[in-house]
Amino acid sequence: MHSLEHIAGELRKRKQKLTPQRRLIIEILSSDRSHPTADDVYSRVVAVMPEVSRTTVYNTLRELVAMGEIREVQGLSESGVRYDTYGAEHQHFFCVQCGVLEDIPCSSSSACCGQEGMEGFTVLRTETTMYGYCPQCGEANARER
Amino acid sequence: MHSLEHIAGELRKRKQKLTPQRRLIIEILSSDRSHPTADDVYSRVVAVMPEVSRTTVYNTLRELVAMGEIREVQGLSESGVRYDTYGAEHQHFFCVQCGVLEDIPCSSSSACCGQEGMEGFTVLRTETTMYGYCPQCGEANARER
DNA sequence: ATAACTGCAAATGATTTGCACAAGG
DNA sequence: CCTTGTGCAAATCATTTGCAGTTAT
Repeated sequence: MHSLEHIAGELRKRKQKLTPQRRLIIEILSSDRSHPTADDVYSRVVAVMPEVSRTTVYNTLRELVAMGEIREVQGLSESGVRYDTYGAEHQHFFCVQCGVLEDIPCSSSSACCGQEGMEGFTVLRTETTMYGYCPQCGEANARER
Repeated sequence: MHSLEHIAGELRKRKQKLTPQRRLIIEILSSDRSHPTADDVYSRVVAVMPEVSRTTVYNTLRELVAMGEIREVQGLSESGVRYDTYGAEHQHFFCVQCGVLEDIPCSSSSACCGQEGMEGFTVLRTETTMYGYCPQCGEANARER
């Protein structure tokens, strides 16, 4: 996602306000690459501004998605949607053991972006998620045996 | 997914029963490549056996997922998880206009399965979904302009 | 000033669960 | 028989919504 200043400008263009709540949520998100759930964000927000409501967190997340600043990642957590704050095009690696979700830059993997054989279809974007064991869990499993 | 006979055998192994409800749900699913939601399946079931409950449909879908006969596809429908009945390894194409979800055999596209640059990770499987316009919607859009 | 925002409480909606009765093997 | 399955109603839980009071611009 972009810097707070950039997002502040975007909000202004849209006649939306930069409230203290929104500023805090944006600040928290921009230093969070862990793909938090709405409730994870809420917890971090409340630790600083205890009176903020879940509604405001949900509202702000929804707006940031609409602005294209963050993306939803579905189907990886029992406890709701996770949010992706990484700007560049990338894929995901999800560890089925510890639940960590890693951003994999396209250049790091060949699983990206090809679309031969798709005649007739207009492909706007491709999302790829790889499932398996992250290095830490893989090593831990090897040690156990 | 496998044939009714095969699944019946698997159920037997697991000491599970082949009830009329399950038989009907399996029959409906095996001829459905539309990636229906639980409620879509329920509607089709009720049209034949009006007394079947949603609970039974949900239970059976969950069991079939556990058996590896069908797969959940998340994040494509506002109205819940969709179910994938296609056995072979494949990718998905989702039409952002009409909501159709097409199975794309791996051999039809190069967006599949590569995993160079993933040293340290153990990749068990890769899921790729392409988003865009299906041929029908693409043509309809072209005609409008 | 005033349109946008916040926070509360209630609503929503997909899915799950508890439980008494039914039925497949 | 007796274990597993069914169907109902109630519970769950993430997310949304209605609304009255608040605030950024």
